[in-house]
Amino acid sequence: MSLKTYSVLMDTNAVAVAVRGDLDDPDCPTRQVIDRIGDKWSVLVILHLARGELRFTELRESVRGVTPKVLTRTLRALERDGLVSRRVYAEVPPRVEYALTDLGRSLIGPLDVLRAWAEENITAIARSRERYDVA
Amino acid sequence: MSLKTYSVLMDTNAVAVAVRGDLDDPDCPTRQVIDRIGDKWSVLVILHLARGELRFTELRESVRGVTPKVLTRTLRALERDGLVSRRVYAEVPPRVEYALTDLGRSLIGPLDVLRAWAEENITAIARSRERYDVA
DNA sequence: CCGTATCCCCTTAGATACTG
DNA sequence: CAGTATCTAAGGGGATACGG
Repeated sequence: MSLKTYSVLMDTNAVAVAVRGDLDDPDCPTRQVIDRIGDKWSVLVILHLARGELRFTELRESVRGVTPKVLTRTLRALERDGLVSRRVYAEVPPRVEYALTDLGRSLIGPLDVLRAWAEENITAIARSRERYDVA
Repeated sequence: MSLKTYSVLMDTNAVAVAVRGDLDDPDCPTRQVIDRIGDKWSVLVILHLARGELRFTELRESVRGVTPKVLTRTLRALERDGLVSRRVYAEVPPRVEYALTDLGRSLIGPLDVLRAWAEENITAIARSRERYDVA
């Protein structure tokens, strides 16, 4: 098991300086990535595949609520970006295994940072929403 | 200047175990957060405000391409979630200052982790897309 | 200056049915 | 089993104009 550490400068100006400049470019990497994984199912699929290979139907059942059409589109997009691999076995009935690539696995860490932040702060957000909505 | 470190277990199983369980809940924190900052402008606004307070028109000009209606909606949503504060000064002409709250500032780190991943891997993604599209 | 009000488009996604 | 086809609905986002 490997432990990876993300070190982030929290100084506001430092972050700002690091971040500025290309942000207004529509092709800036951050915007592209947010655009891609910001949809409804991509992150969910990635985190489910973090457990290991899954077949189409297994994914459809474990990622609850997704329809086959949308799941297919999500998987194709992830495959196109090189985050997910798709292996078809010439059998009857057909078998298709989906798995994270190395690139896909490298996203788990950053997503987990976001997940940790979300879990730590979701109650604060919820309380803020209540306060806002009554007013 | 403070330095904050994010330590993430990269072992696939460990991450998976940590992540599973509530993911299928539509109200799971991670899904809620992705839903909120996954739109087109929120992350951009947050990172611009990381530099410091900005007025409405300043934001509109620095976040290029956003229309006033959409910017307003984005800011209202961020304010509702407690990530951004809105201060109105009773002056003529009116002055409204937007700034990150403590909660909002605490998001900069995680977003910066994502930004770093994006910049490190965007070329790999682009190459993957080309390979996929010719085939 | 700081927004609202309209109108329109387009994408995303859900429901349902069907096929190699 | 692993998808595709078709239809529809919802809303996010853009353009433009106007108001306190």
